[in-house]
Amino acid sequence: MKPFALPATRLRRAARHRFGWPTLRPEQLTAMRALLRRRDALVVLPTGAGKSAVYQVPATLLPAPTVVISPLLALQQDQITALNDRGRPELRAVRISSAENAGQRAAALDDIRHGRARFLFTTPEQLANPDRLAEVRALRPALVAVDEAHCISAWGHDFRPDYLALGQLINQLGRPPVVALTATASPPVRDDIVARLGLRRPRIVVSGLDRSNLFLEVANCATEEVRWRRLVALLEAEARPGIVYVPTRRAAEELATRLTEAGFPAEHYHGGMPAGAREERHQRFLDDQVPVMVATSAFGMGIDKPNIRWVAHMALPDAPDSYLQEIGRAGRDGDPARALLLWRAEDVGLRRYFTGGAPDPDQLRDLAALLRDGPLSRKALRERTGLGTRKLGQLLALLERVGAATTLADNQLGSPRYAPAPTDAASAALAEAERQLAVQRSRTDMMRAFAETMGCRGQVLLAYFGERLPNPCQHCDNCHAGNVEPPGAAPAADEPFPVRSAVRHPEWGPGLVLGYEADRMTVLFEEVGYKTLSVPVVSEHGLLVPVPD
DNA sequence: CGTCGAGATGCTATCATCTCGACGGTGCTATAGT
Repeated sequence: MKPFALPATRLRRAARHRFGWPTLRPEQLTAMRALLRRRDALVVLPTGAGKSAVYQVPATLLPAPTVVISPLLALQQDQITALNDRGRPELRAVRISSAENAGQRAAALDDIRHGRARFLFTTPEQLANPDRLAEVRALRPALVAVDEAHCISAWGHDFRPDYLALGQLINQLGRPPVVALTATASPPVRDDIVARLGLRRPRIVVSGLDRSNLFLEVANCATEEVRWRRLVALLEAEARPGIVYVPTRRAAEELATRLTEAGFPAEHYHGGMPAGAREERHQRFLDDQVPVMVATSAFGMGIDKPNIRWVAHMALPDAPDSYLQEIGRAGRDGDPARALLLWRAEDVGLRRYFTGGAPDPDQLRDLAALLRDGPLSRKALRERTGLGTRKLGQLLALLERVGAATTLADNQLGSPRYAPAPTDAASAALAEAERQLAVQRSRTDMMRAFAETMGCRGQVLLAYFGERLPNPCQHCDNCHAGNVEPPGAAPAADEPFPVRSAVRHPEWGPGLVLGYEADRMTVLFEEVGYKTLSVPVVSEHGLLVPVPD
């Protein structure tokens, strides 16, 4: 290696010689250069756009190993295999997880220590174990990559609580540069990732989200029968393979059977299947052996398949975040693909259920009081309170947020020195929970607004992600039906506040302008979540005032 | 919040309607027992 070569040149050379990638895209290069300069980065690129390369190429130019934190063991396995199949020792990857026994874990660490491997894959849960953390820290990693970083926001609060502590854990690793990678992240999710990981002035790289080969369609179905008939019509018109997303495991099994009996061979996939069967079915789908996969949201991460021709939704998704991620799996090859949403107003009920309700203030107060009495493990807290793992995690996350709980050495939980009194902590935590619920419900409201809009769906969807599409997308049902004024026909809409500027509403408080679509504007309010407002009404009544930075 | 199925009800039907309760997504991990 020539010592004085420019970073970009060194990166391109490494990509070419070590990975066989002839070129790097500008977004990849921007993020990679930041990492080489020991700067943090947040990278939002669609799957298939070379997200992994962003940490893999710089890793080969750094003097110490790279730790990759990734949420799913199956996903890790795919990436490890891909690296090891290159047959180059400097690209070798090993793993520490529940799938390895003590001997294998020791061998993995040994391989890294002696330069026989460069990448160490692991999970947040592993790092939460103090012994594991110490072992990884001793490797003195030069880079930490957090893959599928939106999980911090989506799963941290209750489902996988160790995600919430990931920032702390990385600090204890010696805090090398950190790169967070994800395929979709709305502005508040980006902020959450940056805050939770404690990224320092991160280089933020976001690629365009508009996918012109993806045709967006929505049908409001009066009955289940109509929904079924619309799906059959899609299957009769389109090629394979395709994915049908359903809201429940039972629906996945029943619909796959019904489709097969109707002459459309289909298989199901959900999180309740045995691990072996899941893996096998996933692989068969990638190998073009499954023409139609009927699945819950469990089927998703790690599907990097170019030729998916359509994605259908048999219920309203919980949020545009999940929706964009799920439809984004279609048409990666750039050929035309369809995204068809078949929804009913009744679907919202299930979403409400999954979102859950406000926690019990008494439980919050008792837990806060218990934490003041001394450090306890999660297990001890469960025994003392009688709360389930899930509920306890949720309450702890809330108390932590309001400064009434903290993680101490050895993964013990206690309260910070100046913690509020238990009653005050409970009411503050309750207010925080209600704010989170309002935001989550408003995400579902935005999903519904997307389904109900008569305007350009591409613009509505992208406005949610804070991205401006100056002209109608021309690849949605409303644009094609002529509902939307073609570009240039309508005068530019009045936009009284710049996109991404801060505003204040007399009732809803501070918010962030996300975008405009025809005469509507989308604003994300900290306390009440997403709202769509009429621009003429806002202007006429002075509803919003700008907030200086 | 809505759906689905079981069982009760009404009243004398081998059925229609009601009420009630259960159920509903995403995955790591450690550990007990084969």
